[in-house]
Amino acid sequence: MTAPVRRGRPRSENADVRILEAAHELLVERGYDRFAMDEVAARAAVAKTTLYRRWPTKDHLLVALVAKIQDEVSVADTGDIRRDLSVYLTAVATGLDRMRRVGRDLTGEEDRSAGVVAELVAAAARHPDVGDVVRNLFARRNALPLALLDRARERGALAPGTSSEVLFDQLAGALYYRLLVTGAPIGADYVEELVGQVLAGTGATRHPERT
Amino acid sequence: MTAPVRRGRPRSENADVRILEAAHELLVERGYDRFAMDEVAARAAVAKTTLYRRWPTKDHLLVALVAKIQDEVSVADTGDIRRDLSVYLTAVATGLDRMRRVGRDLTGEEDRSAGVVAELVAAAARHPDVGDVVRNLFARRNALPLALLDRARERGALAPGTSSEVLFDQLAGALYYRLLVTGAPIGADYVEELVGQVLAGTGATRHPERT
Amino acid sequence: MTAPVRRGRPRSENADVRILEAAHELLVERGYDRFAMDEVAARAAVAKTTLYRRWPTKDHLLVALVAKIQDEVSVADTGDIRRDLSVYLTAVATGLDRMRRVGRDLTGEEDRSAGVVAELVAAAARHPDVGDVVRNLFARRNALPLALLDRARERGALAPGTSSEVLFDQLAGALYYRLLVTGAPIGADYVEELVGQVLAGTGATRHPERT
Amino acid sequence: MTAPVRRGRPRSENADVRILEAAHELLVERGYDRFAMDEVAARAAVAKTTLYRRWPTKDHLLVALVAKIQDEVSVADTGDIRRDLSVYLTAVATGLDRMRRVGRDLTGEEDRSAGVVAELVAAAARHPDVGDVVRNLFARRNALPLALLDRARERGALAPGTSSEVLFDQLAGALYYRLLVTGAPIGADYVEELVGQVLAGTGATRHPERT
DNA sequence: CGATAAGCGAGACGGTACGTCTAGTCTTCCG
DNA sequence: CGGAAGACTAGACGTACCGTCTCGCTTATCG
Repeated sequence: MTAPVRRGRPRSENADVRILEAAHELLVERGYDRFAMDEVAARAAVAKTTLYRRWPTKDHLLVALVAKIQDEVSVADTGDIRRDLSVYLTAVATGLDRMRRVGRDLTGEEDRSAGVVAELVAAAARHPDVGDVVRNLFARRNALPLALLDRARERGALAPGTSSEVLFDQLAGALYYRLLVTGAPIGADYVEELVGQVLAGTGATRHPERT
Repeated sequence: MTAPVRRGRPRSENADVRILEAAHELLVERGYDRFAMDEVAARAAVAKTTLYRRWPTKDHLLVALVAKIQDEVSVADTGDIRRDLSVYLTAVATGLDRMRRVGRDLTGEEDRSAGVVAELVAAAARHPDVGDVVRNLFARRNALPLALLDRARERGALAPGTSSEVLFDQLAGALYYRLLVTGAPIGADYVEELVGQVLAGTGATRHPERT
Repeated sequence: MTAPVRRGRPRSENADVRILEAAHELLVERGYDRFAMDEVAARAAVAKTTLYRRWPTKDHLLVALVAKIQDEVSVADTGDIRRDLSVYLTAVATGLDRMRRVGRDLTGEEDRSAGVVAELVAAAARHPDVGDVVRNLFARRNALPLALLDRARERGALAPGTSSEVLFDQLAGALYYRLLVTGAPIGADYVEELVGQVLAGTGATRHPERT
Repeated sequence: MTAPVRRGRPRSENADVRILEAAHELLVERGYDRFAMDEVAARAAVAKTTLYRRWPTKDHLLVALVAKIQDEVSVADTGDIRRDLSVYLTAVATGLDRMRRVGRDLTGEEDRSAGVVAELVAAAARHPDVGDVVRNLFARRNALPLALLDRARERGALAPGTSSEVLFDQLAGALYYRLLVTGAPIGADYVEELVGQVLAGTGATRHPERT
């Protein structure tokens, strides 16, 4: 296995940085649809060629950008599965809400639309490879909470037959469903109620077990 | 309360029909993104103004179209809440999958993307008023299954503290989450498992109560 | 030959007036090209049908309008052909300049373009019948100055072989040429010089003959 | 004085040629008003953007086109000013008549309208910058005959006080006036009479001076 | 050290849809 | 039948963006 010999002028890392910064700025300012590649190039002081050498499509660039800027949601395992899930989901909900606001000036709650998240979902639907990226992204992102659920089941905090995947779908799905489809609000109390109801039948005690 | 006096030439219902038919046809043939207003007009033998008088935007037209063509999913109330939900959700999943395939030639399972559904969600995110339409649509659509859950709780098949809304979010959310985000398959067995796990903690007996 | 029997509701003369007023207003405000029939109808509180029942075309309406609003240029016959022509042509030039300014906000002399006159000429070129109207209009309008020239020739103030038509073409033509084509200014001094030079070879004395 | 550094992809000269050819063809076929930018693009196998990058408006394109295709009218200086002018003006009249016929199928003399020329004049009236182009065009075009007149005056064939500009206005003006306004015919005899009458008072002898 | 390869900035290009505008016609109901 | 209202057909317009291409130039590594 030989080292991949690089010839010619190497790609400017500086360009990458400037592009992503410009793109980020522009996405925040304008939102997904009024985001224009021409303007990213102009702002980053970069040729469009340079953009397209890196990302074959506006959708690709934006997915990459979002993948980069979305914060790692940390998962704490305190042994209290109910609390851990609440904390985790609240963090996710907060992140989604921040995404939702990107590119629009929302003062009140008047606009309940899903914003960038919805556009990314559509982008994933348009290009199979973007879809792959998104799915990978979520697979990685969800690995931690899934492991958390697995450990809870192992120590008996969840009923043995419970599927972590399905359980997680119930939780995350509810959030995304509200965000993308019904537009219903996702407050702290909703998360609480959701977690409570989901855990109700899984053998989780109302008060945390001690390890 | 005076009758709303209509003046001028009334809108041609014929045009509405022809437009929606043409749009439907075109959506199925091409999918959301390669769907062109010009061609709808041409196929419907209608001027573009007539289109835009009715729907201010391609997105508006398409949402209206989908709202119209999506079939009523019927809800049966047999008294067996588990089975009723399974049947209902399976029907929903089938409908979603049909939507997903619209406008693309999917032979195998190679493409796991969400298709039209994702685009509609994005359209709803782009225009506040389209968002309203979509949310109304789902509110109406979900009224029946929510009532089903309410009745189940009343007759003791669900724990008294259970929220129908939250429960429904868990169920529908899981489906949409898989469709739009993770791309995981949504088969009959998945629905079965999902319903089982959701109902597990709600006091639903494994075998149906008789009324 | 029976009288033409009129049946049904007679045409509203009121409408004619209101339409022409609205059209005039709009023409002055906007100029020929941004003049829209819809808006005339709206301002005149008249149906478009009513407009088109009277004038088959925007061009027809506007030509009729201009024919109506353009002031009669009076022709005085003092016996001093040179002065009479100067006075007449100055009046024409003033009228043309007012037309030129219609529909634009000209503060300085920056814009030398021909405005409405040019558009009317184009309108006449587009529809044969509009052309006829325009030509008739000018035939009537030019009858008086032509008669003036005829009388001058008869009394010996112009050389016998001089053609009034050609002479008039030289005079009026110069004005329109400057207005429509070269954009050169048409001041009082220009008119003076023009008349002087045109009359130079026709036997007109520099000082007026007495009758 | 540094060389003007050219950056980016140069404009395709080929495109220019193809566009102008297509436009010419289309203008001849259809005339000014049924001339469509979309079709020019299609025929030239060029994107509409390419059109609009060069000419911001249909009017701009057409004026440029006409400026290009209108043939240089040559000016001979034989020493016989009367004949030289007749020849020149006859050529101009012929050119105008050809323009007048562009885009319409004129068999007889039924249609006396000015056609393309009128439309160009109107275009010049609509956009100040188009007006500039047209005026420049005529300034250049008229330089030669004006010089001819100047030389004639210098050698005494015209009275010393005669203004070449005014004289030329009389001649050219008469032609354009007939073409654009009165629609009167412009035959060889008319030109002859016009030139004769214009030169009558300027000291031009009926038979040419020898140099 | 020169050849070769690739990256880069600039900006034109093909393609394509969008939504707008205006003209002139048609349809309805009311006087 | 005239009129008001307003929908309708027709079709061009100019704009916006995407993603590609073509220049001339720069920056690397290879031979």
